[in-house]
Amino acid sequence: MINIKENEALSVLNHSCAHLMAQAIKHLYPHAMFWVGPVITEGFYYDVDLNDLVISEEDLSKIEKEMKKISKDGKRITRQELSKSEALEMFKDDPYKIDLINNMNEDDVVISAYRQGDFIDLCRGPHVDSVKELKYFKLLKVSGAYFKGDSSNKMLQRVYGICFDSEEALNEHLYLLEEAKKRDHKKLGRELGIFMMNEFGPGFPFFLPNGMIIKNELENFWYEEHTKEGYQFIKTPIMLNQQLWEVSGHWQNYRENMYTSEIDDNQFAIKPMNCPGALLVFKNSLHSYKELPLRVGELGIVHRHEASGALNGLFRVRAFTQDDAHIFMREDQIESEIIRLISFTDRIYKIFDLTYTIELSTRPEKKYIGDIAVWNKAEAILEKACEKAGKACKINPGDGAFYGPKLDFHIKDSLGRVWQCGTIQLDMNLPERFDLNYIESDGSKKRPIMLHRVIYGSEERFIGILIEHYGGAFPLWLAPRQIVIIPVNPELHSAYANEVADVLKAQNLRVEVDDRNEKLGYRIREAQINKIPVQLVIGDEEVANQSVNVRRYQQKEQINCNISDFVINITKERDGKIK
RNA sequence: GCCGACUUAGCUCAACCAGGCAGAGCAACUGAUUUGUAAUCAGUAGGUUGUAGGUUCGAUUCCUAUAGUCGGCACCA
Repeated sequence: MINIKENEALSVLNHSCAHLMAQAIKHLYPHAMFWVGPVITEGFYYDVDLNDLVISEEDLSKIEKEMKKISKDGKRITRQELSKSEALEMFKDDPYKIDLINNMNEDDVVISAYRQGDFIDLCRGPHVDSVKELKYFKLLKVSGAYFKGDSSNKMLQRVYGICFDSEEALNEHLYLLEEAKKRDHKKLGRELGIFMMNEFGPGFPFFLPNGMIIKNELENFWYEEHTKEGYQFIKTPIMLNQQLWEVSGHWQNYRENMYTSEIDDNQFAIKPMNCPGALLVFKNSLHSYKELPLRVGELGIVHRHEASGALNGLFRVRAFTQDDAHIFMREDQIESEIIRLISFTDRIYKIFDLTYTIELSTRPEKKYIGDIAVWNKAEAILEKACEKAGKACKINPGDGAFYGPKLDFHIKDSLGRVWQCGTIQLDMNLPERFDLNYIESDGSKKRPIMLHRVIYGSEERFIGILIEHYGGAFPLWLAPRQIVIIPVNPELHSAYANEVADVLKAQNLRVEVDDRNEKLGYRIREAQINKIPVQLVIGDEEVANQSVNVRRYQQKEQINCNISDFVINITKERDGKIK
């Protein structure tokens, strides 16, 4: 899908279209006042204050109509330069514009505004020459948006739209939006029996048998790969005493989002993170400098009371499994460990054919703990590690956690949305709070460096992303239903079909025989709808030759294959995790 | 949490605007058909219209509340 923001010509077009929309809204709602109307990846929006009046989706066509009318009228868009006092005078009745003008950079002695017919708005520009050029647009949705993005402020109405330079491009975009809807993991999750939601547990997904196969495959793969990387594994309790959360600081910071329960007069909390458990495990025994780095993994289920409006299928849930690990190490091991982690993460994402970008989030301006010198050093190490691992990394200033800087891995899903999955976080807080020590070579006690990291992030969300990424057509190793055998005539060919099934089941392949009394075409269609990657058709010819006729999902041609060759190829595909 | 929309059979949707017997396709089930690469035919069953109130002779339809879902906003240790 096209990124409007990255295309200069389309950016200008969309920005001008935002003004055109504002003009149309002003015509229809004369009391409307406007905040800002920027270009975004998928078009533009404008924040409007209509004072209790509501624009609903149904009104969008009305606004579009007015926009077309203005566009046809073909007024020129002209730039006008104003001094601050002129600007304040011109917009004296509009508190939003006054706010904008007063907050403008001191250097901006000249304030520019753009006029088109009866509409004028403050704007840096540039714009297209005439509203005539704005022809191929579509208003997409309306929503509320807080003034200045602050939830304590008034809520304005945000109207979204998109504009192109040709009708074909617009139609193409709208078509892609429709196509993307078909991949929605909520839709496919239901159709393919992967997961369900129920109103008795909002935000708490139920995994269905097919979903459990995917989840288990992901976990098995995770354990295998982490074992190769020298990880050990633990499982810590779901629920722990409140005092522990006070030590970790979660009670003070996230109490509102934690689920609690009283047990024998003591307050307990369900874990929102796995780290305190891992720290208790570390403290359970003495550690020598020789054991470090100690890599401790845990597929841990955490619960967080997310705001009701934030819930979204598997993408945002209230209970999820983190593929967590905590690494305890000496200071001299940080860089090599992080380089190792970056390439490890890269290796995992490559298996899924997922593209990603890395961001380095640095020390927050105010809310941080520890020494600035230590922060600077830690940030430099992370950046250098990225460089040495050969990965570009974008700096995200001030976006680090209060306890340390982090590297975030951002994965792009099929709708172009970006999800932070992997993260590598240095923690300068918890080792101190929990008084962690290891014994140095000279016998002295030393504080280890601690690192949190995840690769999938949340298994639930990762599965959601994979469903959309593959459009439900999983590679063989992940496919809940791998092979269906279809005897042409169930009465004549079922015996041989079952024989073949037994051979494949012996290889731990997930096989089923569809011997229902339905036409072959019907059963093929069912297999296709269920996105079963391998369909084996068996009839007289196959029985005679002791072969199978292999039909693949999304591949019309079939090939004939003897059974032993088929077994070799198919297990190779599965075990190689070939796409 | 905030703004808006939505909620009818397992699924996708109709009837709602303007109150008057809740309907279709797919799926399910039964029977016939014995099948060569995306839908064989016929029949049967399936509903307290999310929930709780209200208005009305009468509510799927109008009103109120509430829950859930979706699209955004805010949040995301």
